[in-house]
Amino acid sequence: MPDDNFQLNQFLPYLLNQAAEASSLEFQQIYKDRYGMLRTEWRVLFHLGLYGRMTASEIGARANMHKTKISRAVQKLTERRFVTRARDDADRRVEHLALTAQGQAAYDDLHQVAQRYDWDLTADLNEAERAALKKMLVKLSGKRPAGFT
Amino acid sequence: MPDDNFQLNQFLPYLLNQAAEASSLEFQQIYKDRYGMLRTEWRVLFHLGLYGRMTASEIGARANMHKTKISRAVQKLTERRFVTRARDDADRRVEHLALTAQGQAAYDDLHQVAQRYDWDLTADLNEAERAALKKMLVKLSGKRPAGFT
DNA sequence: GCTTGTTAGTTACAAAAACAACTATTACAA
DNA sequence: TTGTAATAGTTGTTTTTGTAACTAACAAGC
Repeated sequence: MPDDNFQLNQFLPYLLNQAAEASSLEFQQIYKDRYGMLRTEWRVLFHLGLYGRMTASEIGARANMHKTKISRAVQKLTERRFVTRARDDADRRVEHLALTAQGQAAYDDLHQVAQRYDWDLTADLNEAERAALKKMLVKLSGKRPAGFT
Repeated sequence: MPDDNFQLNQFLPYLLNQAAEASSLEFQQIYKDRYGMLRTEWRVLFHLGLYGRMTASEIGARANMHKTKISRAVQKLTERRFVTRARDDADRRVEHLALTAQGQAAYDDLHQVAQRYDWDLTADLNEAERAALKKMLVKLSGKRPAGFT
């Protein structure tokens, strides 16, 4: 049953927000300072870097990002020559997005930073704990509590 | 050492954000629908409900919220008669904030919902896991990874 | 062929957040 | 005192986000 002396830092959505904000801060600073990117732009960059050529919709589906966010992020990224767009021959509504050499370089750099950063964040956890934490978070990411629609 | 095949859903800040967003969605809908509140307003309400009379700065310190956010949240909450402000006699810069009866009622209601909601979110964890998760999140909330300043 | 509906992506406008500059009050030191 | 710095909170302006309406291209039924 629910805990009777409820506190704000026992409320998962609140806790997750706090942890997310705190843990993003320094990383955010890095991609902002080095490449002038916003969170949306960083995310698009990483999706292209990790999964290769994709369309905006595919990124949206994977990242749970609204298409307008992606549209604007892609616009900025193409303006700054990190990303190229190519119309699909068969279906001309579709655009295939891919990293330029410059985009790839930025991705490689930030990828390294992220990896190291992630490691440092969880430095005091052992392998099992780290894995357990991430697994729970993945589960929570896809979940809606029952009975609250 | 850092994991070599890095994926986006192994990057903690990203994961935390996804989990936070997903897990907040339905709850957000509730306080928005029932009381027309924003996240900032909900947070102020909960701080007052949980810890009693406080000043804006105290809330800011606890919640890691910028003072302008709080100022505007308090303004809305007083307009809607959820909160009252009272100048401090000794130091007239300071305002003491407190819930009205109506504010208390809203808090009581949402508090119940939150408790239940939180429980449902973690329904498939046992007590130990639930506690471990929250403990890790609290730790992450206060933490900045070393070497990234 | 022509409707009607759907999908990919963009654009325009409104809501919210971030950031900087401001007022009012207190503290404190010369 | 009085001048300088600090603190509590507000206001104004710029960015970013959210939402809805839009264009263009395709699909399917008739």
